Amino acid sequence: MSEVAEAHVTITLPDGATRTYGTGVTGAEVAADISNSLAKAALACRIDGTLSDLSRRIEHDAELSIVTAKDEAEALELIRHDCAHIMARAVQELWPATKVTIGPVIDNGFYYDFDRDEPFTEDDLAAIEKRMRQIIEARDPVKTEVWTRADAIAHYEKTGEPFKVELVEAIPEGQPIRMYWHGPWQDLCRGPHLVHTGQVPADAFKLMSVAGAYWRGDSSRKQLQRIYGTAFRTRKDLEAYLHMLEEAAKRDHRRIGKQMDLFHLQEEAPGMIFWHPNGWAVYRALEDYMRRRLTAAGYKEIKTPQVVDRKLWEASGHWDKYRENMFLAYVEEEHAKEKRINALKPMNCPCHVQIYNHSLKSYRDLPLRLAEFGSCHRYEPSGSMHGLMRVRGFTQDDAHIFCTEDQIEDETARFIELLGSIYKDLGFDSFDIKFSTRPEQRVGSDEIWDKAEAALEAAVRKVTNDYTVDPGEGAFYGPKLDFKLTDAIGREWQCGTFQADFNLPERLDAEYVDADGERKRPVMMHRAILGSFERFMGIVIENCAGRFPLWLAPVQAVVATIVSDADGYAERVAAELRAKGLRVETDTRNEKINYKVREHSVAGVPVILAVGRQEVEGETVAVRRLGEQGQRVLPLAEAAAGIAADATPPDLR
RNA sequence: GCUGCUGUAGCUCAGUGGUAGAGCACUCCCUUGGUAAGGGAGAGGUCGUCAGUUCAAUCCUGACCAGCAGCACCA
Repeated sequence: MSEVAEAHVTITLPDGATRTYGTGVTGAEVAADISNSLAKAALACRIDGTLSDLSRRIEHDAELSIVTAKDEAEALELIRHDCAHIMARAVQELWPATKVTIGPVIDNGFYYDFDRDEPFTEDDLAAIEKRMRQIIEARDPVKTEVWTRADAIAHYEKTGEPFKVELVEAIPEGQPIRMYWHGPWQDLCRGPHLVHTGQVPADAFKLMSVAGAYWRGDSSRKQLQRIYGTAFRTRKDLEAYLHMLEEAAKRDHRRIGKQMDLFHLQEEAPGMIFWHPNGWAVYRALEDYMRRRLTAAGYKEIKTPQVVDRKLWEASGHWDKYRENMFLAYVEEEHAKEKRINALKPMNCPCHVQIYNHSLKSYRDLPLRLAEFGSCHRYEPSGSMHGLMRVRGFTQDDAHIFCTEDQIEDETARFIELLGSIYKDLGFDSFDIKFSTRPEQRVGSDEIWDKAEAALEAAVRKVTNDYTVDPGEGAFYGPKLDFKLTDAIGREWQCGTFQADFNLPERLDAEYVDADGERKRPVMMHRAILGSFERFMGIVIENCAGRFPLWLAPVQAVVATIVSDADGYAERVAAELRAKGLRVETDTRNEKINYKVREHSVAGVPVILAVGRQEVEGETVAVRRLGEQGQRVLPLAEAAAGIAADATPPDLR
């Protein structure tokens, strides 16, 4: 039996057909057996579901499918992976002293990290691309060999590739050590790879940028030079991708922030936002909206100090862990016996517990939902700042829900519902949920963790079964849910969070008197929906590309005069609209209406009201909506009512 | 924080070892024009900061600051 089975393997193809071959048959041979055209188109194969080289020998009965360029995901992965190797080969051929490390496929492309004394320049990238094209045109075969650990280490010691030696040493016992050959160039890699270099489309790859990256992602280790590139199946796909990048750059909130005069940053306050009237108008519209939603959802708004003595941060545990990232505030107190050290609050929770603790709480007070638009400061590393997205001074839509363990599930469900409704109002229709469970290092009994995790998960399940679980990724103080929304161009942003905390109530001694008269610890739920207002503003700006919905637009309408005789009337029109709560400007400049319409349209003003002699005489306005052709002449009162109705925030409609 | 790059008018950018230029914006004048740029004139800069080299530095060198890209970090 076993002797016969060793001689033959049964290959099951995707359509269910089976074929029998000699043991050790390769995917390439099977493809060739099926048809010449398939053999030519074949890039790789799947053996029992695992993506493999076509040259991999099949030793057992297996399901086999041949991967071609039609299999988009697999083809992209293979092309990019080989492209990374071809790039590394090109680099080593151009600069033989360069040491190679790793070169994986990532979202939208690939990279390869090199160790080279000289920095790579933009010109170098062009030279590397040229060399890569030559390698592709050579159609060099890709071969694979399995080496012993000792041979691999000896080889890399001989060729002076210390990073590769380290990689080989890190490969677990029992795993094959594969060497790939792209023509004469050889690299350690787990594969799989294409059949020959010519399968990478010579006109559909591009090297994008150079950047520093630490060896093995460890900032205490050597910094390498990383070259990023991307590759696609066709030139057209590459061009579409490059076009998408341009579109993303156009909606960069830093650029739009300047164009629309929303905010600025300057040297004297790195990471802190100077909000201009336009930007602040949007911010306030958003804040007002959030305030109404939170109030309606049973939250009580509070405000806590920004400068707080270090004693509180010591008690909360932040001083030990995050002191380096806190802004400290000293005061020149000549007569003080003891110098006080204060910190600008990096988060709101300890202050919220102070308010909770200020009076004795009963179980009847729970759940108590305390909300604050909490202005926080964190000394973020200098290289991490990014426009509005990562700042040192920010405002959270923060709240803490003090509740009993039994209330966790209900509070979670309420929160998810609120969050979904708010995201929808703000123009984000879908979001993903991630559930993070207990880590190794944690506080709280397993019993409480069981209960909290079950409550969070049950609440999520009420809303959707579509969530991912991240085992062990919870905070040390409790399990959490993270919420990621998707923007107009498909990018994901993690904004919302909902975290159970068993630790802080303990540390800061929060209690309530239960029905049985016993004093007990409440659970504290940290939660945010927008995260930080600053960052969320950035996301909103990029999501709408500066064309805000009417209710959020910084300037909702401009009254533009056609002749200067209408200046007085324009002021009356503006006053009428302002009386309805609208943000309105007048444009009485000595310019033609064409000029004014163009300028305000480009600036993204949603409504332009043109007034000339006819409008003055008829008490009308010519209403032009952004994105629409032409205009409608309406009586002033009717136009004002219509615009005001359309500008109503979504929760008040 | 690390590596690389960048810093010139309000904005976008050009430029030079002998103290600077364009377009847009701004101001004024002409024009009162009916829905995406009318014409003319003018004003505006300590060339990121501080040192150094040089007869002379916005330009070369160094340090620092800030920004950009990526990495690392993100309670």
